[in-house]
Amino acid sequence: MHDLKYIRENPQVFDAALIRRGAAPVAASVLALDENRRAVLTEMQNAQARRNEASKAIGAAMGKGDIATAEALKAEVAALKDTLPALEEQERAAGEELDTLLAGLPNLPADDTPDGADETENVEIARWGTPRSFEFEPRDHADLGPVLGLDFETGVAISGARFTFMRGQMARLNRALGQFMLDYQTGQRGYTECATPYLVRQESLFGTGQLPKFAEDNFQTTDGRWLIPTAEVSLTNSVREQILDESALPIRMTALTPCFRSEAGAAGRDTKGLIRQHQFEKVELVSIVRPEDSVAEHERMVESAEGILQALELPYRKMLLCTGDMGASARKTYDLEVWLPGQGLYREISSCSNCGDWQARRMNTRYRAAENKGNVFVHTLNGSGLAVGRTLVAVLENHQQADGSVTVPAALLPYMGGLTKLEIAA
RNA sequence: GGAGACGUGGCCGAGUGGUCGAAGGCGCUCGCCUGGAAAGUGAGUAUACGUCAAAAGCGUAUCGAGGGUUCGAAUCCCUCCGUCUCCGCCA
Repeated sequence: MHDLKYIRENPQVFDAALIRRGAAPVAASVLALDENRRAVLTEMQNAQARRNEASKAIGAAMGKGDIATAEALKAEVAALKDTLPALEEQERAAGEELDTLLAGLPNLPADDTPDGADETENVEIARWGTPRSFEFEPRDHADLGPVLGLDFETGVAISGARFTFMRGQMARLNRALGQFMLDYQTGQRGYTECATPYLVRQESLFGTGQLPKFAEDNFQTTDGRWLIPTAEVSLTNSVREQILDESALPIRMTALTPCFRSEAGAAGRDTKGLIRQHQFEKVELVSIVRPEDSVAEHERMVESAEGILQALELPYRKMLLCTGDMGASARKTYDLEVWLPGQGLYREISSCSNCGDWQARRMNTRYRAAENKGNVFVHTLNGSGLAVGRTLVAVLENHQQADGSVTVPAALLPYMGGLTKLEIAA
């Protein structure tokens, strides 16, 4: 959500920023709706003021026992009944029209977010690690996984496409990854472990920006709740409608949760393997910070995600997303792309975004600032640290051996119950 | 799922149709008092929006949320959300 005052004062800057994102300019229509609403509002408030004034006078007259005056005033106020409800309805409609327009607008890109139309214009910032040179032809995880416990067929049989069933050592590796990530983020990076609901109200999905525009990407339950597409929703909304104490900031939270996505717009894409599922696990990182701290917090968050990839000895590159490839809630986003030797490409495994105050305004989350004494909207950030399913893919492909087994990276050994490699059952 | 009670400011808590944005207390802020502190004492202490160049001021809204009754609603009615108690069920 955007600050109306800002749009009023900087309409051309606002539109320019939207255009950078590939969105249509709207300042003119916003201002027209706003002006109309304020005109109606003033008129309505004047009518209300007259009514309140007269009603008070009625009370005073009644108190003095002056029935005649009271009755005369009553008749006068009764006349307002013809106009006031209509004005109130006009005001409500005008406000709704404006809110609907504002609620659908994406965040404005940060100044240092590069312009671009799509993912081909993202900017590579750094690379870490050297892709391993194989003395054999490295295989895709979808090829080497099935004999190690990655059971795509059973997933399809019980749930349909984009669901996978894991068994034995593979399920164990999946669990180990989640546990390791959670331990790292809480133990090394200062995030507080949280266990959150997976079903949330519509308001929560609105708060983080999935609604109203992206309803079709999510699953809704029969009682009207929604399955979280990421723990970003439950973690970020944990501070919704609150005025926080400045001393409580920064708040750093993490959670390992399943994530549910309808993948409505992705028909036919990534149908093979574990890359794009309706349900997957992810360790999410969320920070709630003062506005002046969000840029530094963003860098810190990416480092927290990178720590996992480094510990698992997975080569990756750090990308700065261009305006056209960024999610609606973000001002600036870094993606980490892990090297997948079986597919011969870098693939997104983490996305870390600074949302500025865009989500905070939608959730009405502020903090009491000691200095300027007012209530100020917080900044929110979220990032994956990391997506467990895709990390599993990366471990399988990067640590595969010629005989089809997979070596467990050292960092995961404490979580594997003595297992040092995934082997094909004899 | 059945029955009942309840939801007031940062917190506690009064208020059952009229000058109530709301008594009182706690907390907090700034003074006074003190060598310093405590105690005592005085004043202040919600948010959003509109109006204004801005501030002050003025206005409007907000007593869980939304609707309704009324000239007027924290107070009466309806719906929803939430909390608590008892029973039932359940991991």
